[in-house]
Amino acid sequence: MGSSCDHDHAPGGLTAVEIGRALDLAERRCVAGGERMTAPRRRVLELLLDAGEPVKAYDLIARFGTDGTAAKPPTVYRALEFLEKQGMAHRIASISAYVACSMGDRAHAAAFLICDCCGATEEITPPEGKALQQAATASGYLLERTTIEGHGRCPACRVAA
Amino acid sequence: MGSSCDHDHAPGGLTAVEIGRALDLAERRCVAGGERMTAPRRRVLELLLDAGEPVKAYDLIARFGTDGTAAKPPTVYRALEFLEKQGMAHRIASISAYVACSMGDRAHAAAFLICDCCGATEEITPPEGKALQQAATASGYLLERTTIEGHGRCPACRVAA
DNA sequence: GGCGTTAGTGTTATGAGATAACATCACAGA
DNA sequence: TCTGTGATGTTATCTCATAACACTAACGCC
Repeated sequence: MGSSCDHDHAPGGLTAVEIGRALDLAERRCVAGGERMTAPRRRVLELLLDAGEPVKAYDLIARFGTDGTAAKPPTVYRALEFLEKQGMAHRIASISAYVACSMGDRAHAAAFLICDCCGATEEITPPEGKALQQAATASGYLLERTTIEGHGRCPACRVAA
Repeated sequence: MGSSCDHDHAPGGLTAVEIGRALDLAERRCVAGGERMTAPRRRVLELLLDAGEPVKAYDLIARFGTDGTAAKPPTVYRALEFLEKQGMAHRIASISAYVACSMGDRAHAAAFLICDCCGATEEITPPEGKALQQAATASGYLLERTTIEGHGRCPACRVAA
């Protein structure tokens, strides 16, 4: 995702060293959990980490090959599904995009603040783990997963726009 | 949307009389706000009210014509956009579906409990109007709209499954 | 080591969701 | 009546996601 506004933004991604470390950590977590960090999974996670912001699935597909060739859609969607299940990536439903998890722990509920101006996101701990759960209980629902996304303007874009 | 499980569910929609009343009320609200409740807008709202549960856009497109003919996609998407702006319908991002608003008031933030078993939804007042707003403020974000959706099982499906 | 089982990948094709662009129409106000 | 604005009709296209099936790699077991 990129900017849709006219002012400058800081680049989002991690350094190559940080990405390498994150990939190694992810791999160790997979092994520890009896899962396999295969080449396509690793590659998709690498692309997400490198972007440092939400990325559209078809952008991942286009960037997949290190030689500039694209992947086939199922390759990337399957990797995303796996990464989501491991809690290493998240889908942001309101913009149909995917982002690397910025929290350390395993599969967990996530929530996001999304800047509609520059596309930056911030992953936060779901502030209503409690409130939404209470509302569900009050209505008799058994809650299994949540989608919590706040749209607006990030600090930089509030000032710049 | 329909059931994806194997037990029975109660039908969701309103009676014809209730739908008529809701449409008239919507029309009056439009006029009062200087907006026009045109035929396609009214028809889409009618379909949403009749369904009483989230409906996919292409289901609305298919059901649009009273004689069984389909609409063109932009016809329905434009009507949905209008209804959303008026607060008369909502998009549920996590399932790409649309639902008639069950609250009386004008444009407002909404949140949903969604049953993954039978497709039923319950619109609730966003329980984190506060919590999410606080998290946004803490991160320096200016919040403009929210997507809050809880998935799980409704009371009926908890028992039945 | 050989063998079967299972998870993962590659590939083709297609289904599902949404919008751009432009022509035409309807209505309110000057 | 003229004119501008908002709404609709229509065509085409774009984006997002998955079904189905063949093939391959890894793991456990004897």
